[in-house]
Amino acid sequence: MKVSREQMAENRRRILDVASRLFKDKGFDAVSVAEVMKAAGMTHGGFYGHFTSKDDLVAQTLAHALAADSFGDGEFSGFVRSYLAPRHRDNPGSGCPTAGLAAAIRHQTPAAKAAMAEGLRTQIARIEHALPDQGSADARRAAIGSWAAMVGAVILARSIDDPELSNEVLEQTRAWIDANVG
Amino acid sequence: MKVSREQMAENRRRILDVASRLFKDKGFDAVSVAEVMKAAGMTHGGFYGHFTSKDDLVAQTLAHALAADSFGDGEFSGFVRSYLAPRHRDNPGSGCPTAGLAAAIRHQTPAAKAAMAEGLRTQIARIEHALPDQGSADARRAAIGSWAAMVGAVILARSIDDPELSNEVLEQTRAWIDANVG
DNA sequence: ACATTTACATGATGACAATCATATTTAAAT
DNA sequence: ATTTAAATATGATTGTCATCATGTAAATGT
Repeated sequence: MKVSREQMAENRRRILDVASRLFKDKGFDAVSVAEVMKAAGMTHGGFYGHFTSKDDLVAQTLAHALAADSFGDGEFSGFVRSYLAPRHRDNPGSGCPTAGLAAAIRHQTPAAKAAMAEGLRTQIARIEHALPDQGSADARRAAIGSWAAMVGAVILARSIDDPELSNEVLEQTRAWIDANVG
Repeated sequence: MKVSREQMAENRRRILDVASRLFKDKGFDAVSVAEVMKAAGMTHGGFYGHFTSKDDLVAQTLAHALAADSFGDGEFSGFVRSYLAPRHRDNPGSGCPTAGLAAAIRHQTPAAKAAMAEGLRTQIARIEHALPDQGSADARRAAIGSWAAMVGAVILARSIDDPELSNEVLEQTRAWIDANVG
């Protein structure tokens, strides 16, 4: 059955939202096209009317998710605190797409890598802008270094079974960034 | 055909070595049991004499690879320089298993996560020991923070298609660590 | 209203992978 | 030497997935 133009646009948006959550939760490979479509309230058949392939969905989902990624209106140190928190570590599906997906992008198409590059540029600029000495060479260095540490810390914290060590990785990284930024 | 005891032990070692390289290069999901066995010079049938499942191979490969992971005899800053180098970024198969596999461990078995926890503990201790103020609370903080930054930087640098930005991520993270350690 | 387009559903198709069953060959044990 | 046990090979088996072919019904344009 055909659907109205708006309905189709909304369906497409829902597919991207749902795919973002599922990909972040389970990884690109562990999520089937049929699973995405079912979660979006449709069957798998209509998928290829919206996207040319699963690779296409991956690339568009990345662009979609990374565009929305941001840190509200708080200060930088508030952003760091919430980013390096157990709540974020324990909820990848609703969390940062960079922490959840960056490592897997290496095995994806050029379009996916291009979307990631654009998202990374934006994020570095955002952080740089939020730092006290914005515009200086030190600020760019601190933006890149602290963002790498944040992403790395969440990935490491999620990769282990030892809750104590996992918490320490988050907390020490937060303290290390706090001590060295600004 | 049966093989000698030593031959079998060597076969097992070769499977783990080859699996480590393939997993780091292509990811756990993209490497089949048959591919690992073929690369080790055998057919897929004998696999289950060495390991109970592919999950078992993943966990044992991680333990194997992380145990060997270390930074030679150089200084910490030399280790950082070679870790955050284009050569390392561009050769995941022969590179650090943490940078190559950490993010994927989230989707693996508890045994894999336990192997990663052990590897992470060891690596943090190694770095802490190599720092000038080893033993202090600051040294542990710096060890964890800089290791998170190194791992995150390599993952980010590998996830994008823009060589200039990728190089900058490596270089600025190196400078940021250099400026804040010791 | 009618014709046409099109978004989605249903149901193949073909490829590939993990695991297992059985056969073969040879190292060890006696 | 002969027997036994084990390591690997060969060849199913079973399930899953991406993609495609075709059907259907509703929306849009005339």
